[in-house]
Amino acid sequence: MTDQLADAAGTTADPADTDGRVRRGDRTRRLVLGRAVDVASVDGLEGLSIGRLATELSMSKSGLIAHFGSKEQLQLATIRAARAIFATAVVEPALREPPGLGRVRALLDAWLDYSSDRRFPGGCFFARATHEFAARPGPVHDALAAADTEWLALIARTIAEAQAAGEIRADVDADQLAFDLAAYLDSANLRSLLLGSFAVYDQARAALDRRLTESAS
Amino acid sequence: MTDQLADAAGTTADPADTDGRVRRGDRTRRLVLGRAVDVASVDGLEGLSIGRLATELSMSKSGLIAHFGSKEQLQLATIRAARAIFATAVVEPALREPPGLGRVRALLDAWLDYSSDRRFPGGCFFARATHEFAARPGPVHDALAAADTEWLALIARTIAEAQAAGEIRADVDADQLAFDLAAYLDSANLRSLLLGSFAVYDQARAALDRRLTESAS
DNA sequence: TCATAATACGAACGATCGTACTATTTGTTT
DNA sequence: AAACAAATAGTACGATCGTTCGTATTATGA
Repeated sequence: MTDQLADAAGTTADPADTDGRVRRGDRTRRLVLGRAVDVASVDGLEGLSIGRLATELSMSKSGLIAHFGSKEQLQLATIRAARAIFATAVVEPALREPPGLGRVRALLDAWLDYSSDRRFPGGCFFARATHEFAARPGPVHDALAAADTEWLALIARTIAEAQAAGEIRADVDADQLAFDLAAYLDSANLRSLLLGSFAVYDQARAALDRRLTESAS
Repeated sequence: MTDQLADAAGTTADPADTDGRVRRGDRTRRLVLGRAVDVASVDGLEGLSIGRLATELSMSKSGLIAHFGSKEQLQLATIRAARAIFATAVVEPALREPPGLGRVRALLDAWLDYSSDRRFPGGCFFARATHEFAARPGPVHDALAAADTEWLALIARTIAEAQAAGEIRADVDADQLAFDLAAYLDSANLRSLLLGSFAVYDQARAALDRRLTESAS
């Protein structure tokens, strides 16, 4: 929680490890992954080349890739790092709200901020990477598909909480509602980048608001 | 109209040209672009490499790229080719319906078929390419942004026709409704590819139907 | 101080990238 | 048949790709 990229690097969560050598390695891993997520959000996980990353960070290719083993492992670590950032930027703030409609709204608002504030320079990291690997098999695809499934499940679960709290009608299909809401978010993210405008976020907010209002008890 | 890829290749629409040399060139251009859109729908417009394309088509790199001049020009031609395919698969069938709510539904249904039938092996070509270049400047970005803007404008115009026909309420914001509907389509396309399932198209249909029903007069 | 272990570097590898330049083949025209 | 034009092929270039190997640097232990 203190550092989003700690366990994304694959360390065994050993904060009290006083070995300065592995601490140096962890520091480098976090440095690399911090740049990697930004690069990948713009140029994709394939555009994330080792040589480019090494040049930008003023280090050697071999020294960089030694931390990950292969490019595919670097891509998987980058996804884990992006998940950690997403969790702190979107999920955790929402979970600080009490369960109910307020938490649903907090989750969606946090996502819109995460996208429009360009927490990643290329907009939502997952929108970029997921489309890149949607039609390609392999471990990277699977990791992204799992992340997407978890994200939609989180929305649906938050909706179900609001139903349990009596703030969303019981006859609403939580999965369907989650699908609709996520669709608005993704569409706004894409078209804001595409047009260089932020007005589309207002359209997303209007869509979210209407859909939630008509679902409220 | 007879051949979707004819003018996408950049020819000046000279069908009666009896010169067998340029006819051969046009045939090759269409062959190349037909493969290019399929490859790009899976691996993106950057993954579209000249060498790979040449190998798959059993021709030389130099002979292939001579038709386009540069990779960026090939990418732009590929976008034009994809637009032509999209027009015949989605737009033209819908425009054969009389203006009104029926045409709106026909347009959306045609899009869902275009996506779920995998008219491109990687799902919607534009979903893939647009996310790839959303955060990158240049002519390719601009061409994709223009295509997206035209697509949303077409939906909005079709909605406005239905309003003029008295089948959609006059107080409905056509641009907002178009945004919502397009969001459902894109979301279904992505998540169907990601999960390898087609059930998500039913969610999209449910979302489209609800949104249109509540907007109907 | 000296062996040990982890991290980082430098150089080179074969492969592929996009592009340019020069033939060669194929079809047209006179 | 000869001159011409368009399409295609062949070859090579410099750059970058991911990866591997040997070595140097840095920090930790005995």
